[in-house]
Amino acid sequence: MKPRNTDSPKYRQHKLEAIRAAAAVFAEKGFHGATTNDIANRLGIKQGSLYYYFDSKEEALEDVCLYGFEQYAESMDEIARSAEPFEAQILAVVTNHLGRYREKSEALKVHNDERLYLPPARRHRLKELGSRYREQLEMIFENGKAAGVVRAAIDSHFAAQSVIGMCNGLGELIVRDPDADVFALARKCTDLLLQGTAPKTINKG
Amino acid sequence: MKPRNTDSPKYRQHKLEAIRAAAAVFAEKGFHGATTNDIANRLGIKQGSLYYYFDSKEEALEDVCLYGFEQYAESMDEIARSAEPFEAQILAVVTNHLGRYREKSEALKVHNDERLYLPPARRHRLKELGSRYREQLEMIFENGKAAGVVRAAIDSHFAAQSVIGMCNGLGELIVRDPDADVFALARKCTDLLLQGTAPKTINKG
DNA sequence: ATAAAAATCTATAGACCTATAGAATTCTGA
DNA sequence: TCAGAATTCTATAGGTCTATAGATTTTTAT
Repeated sequence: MKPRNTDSPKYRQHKLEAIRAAAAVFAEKGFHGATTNDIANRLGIKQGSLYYYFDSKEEALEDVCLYGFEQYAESMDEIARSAEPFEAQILAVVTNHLGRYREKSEALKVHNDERLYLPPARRHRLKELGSRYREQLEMIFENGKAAGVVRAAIDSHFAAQSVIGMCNGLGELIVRDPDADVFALARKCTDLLLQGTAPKTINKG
Repeated sequence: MKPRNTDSPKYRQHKLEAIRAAAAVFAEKGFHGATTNDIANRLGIKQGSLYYYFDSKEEALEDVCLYGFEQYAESMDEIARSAEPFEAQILAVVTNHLGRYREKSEALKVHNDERLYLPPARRHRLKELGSRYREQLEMIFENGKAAGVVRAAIDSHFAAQSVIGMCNGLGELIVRDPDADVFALARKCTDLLLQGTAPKTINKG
């Protein structure tokens, strides 16, 4: 019935377009609010034809979430592996996080907001990716502590979660305002994280 | 057909229970994933009877969001009005924000994740509350700058959005782990915000 | 140019869901 | 205890949605 050659370049290309269409629709209407017809329309095909690319609506959501998060997680790999100093790594993480909100906000938004509607079996790989992301961020903080550029009192797990939340909060700001300067935001964000709001106590010697 | 005396204490009490049931169901399944039948079941009444309390499913969502956010916004009013020093105000804001995630996580989660599915007309009041919340937080930062306990380089608008995002990120952590110590988290969060991750530069005189 | 493969279409079964109408039941105060 | 008000129930109209089956068109390779 559906003798799809999922390895052919053409199929992969069309599937990618299908995933992007689904991302746009899910992002706008939410998983349950969107219909397979909405997705098909955006692709320019009929509702039934969509099932040539996805076995179910749920699978479409899974594909969108993975698409949204995978490249993202890979960037973190690179950053964590790099020999850059702590400050540069944090700036890179924040810039990467915020930048993605601009580039492919849809798939990432779907990942952030809708992935919980996937049944556990389908969420498995996503969880792995998410955990790895946070662990690598934690490791950056740990290395910073070892290098003496991060206070010993900082809880790395907590700090990593804070950074992720902060970036997601600023992501909303970016989505809301198309003119927002992502790099300026990333710099401010890094500054706030590293230096805090309080003025430096200067011991005039 | 529905001669509801919406002012009677009994009606108000039952309506509150209905809102809480709706909050629990929306939080678990999302607005579109939840059915009026789910909500009615949780209340122990039949699906059709639910319409004694809500004119529509959409109105139920609106009520849940308002319920989730209203008290919350009021606490911010109090904090912003108080004459506490900057540090105490931030700690109060964070504690309040995180604390609500524990107490009534459901309605607040629904507000955070589902309010965008409301049509603009129904979202109006929520937007007002949200703006006021952020503005008051901004004002706290502005006052901090005036008092010299916040660096002049800090952008208050940005900082307020960061705090909100950070708290929401930590909120997930609280929801995930029922044993998390909210007050400890709030303290760590405030410390990170005020002092940053970097060690104090100490000029040994 | 032609046959096989790939991609899309049409049509529909089979669920499921919201909202309403009117009947039935339970509560309340005199 | 009884009448009216309040609350819940039953039943269903009317709509929408997913997923499938098989026909049809388009593409590809020889």
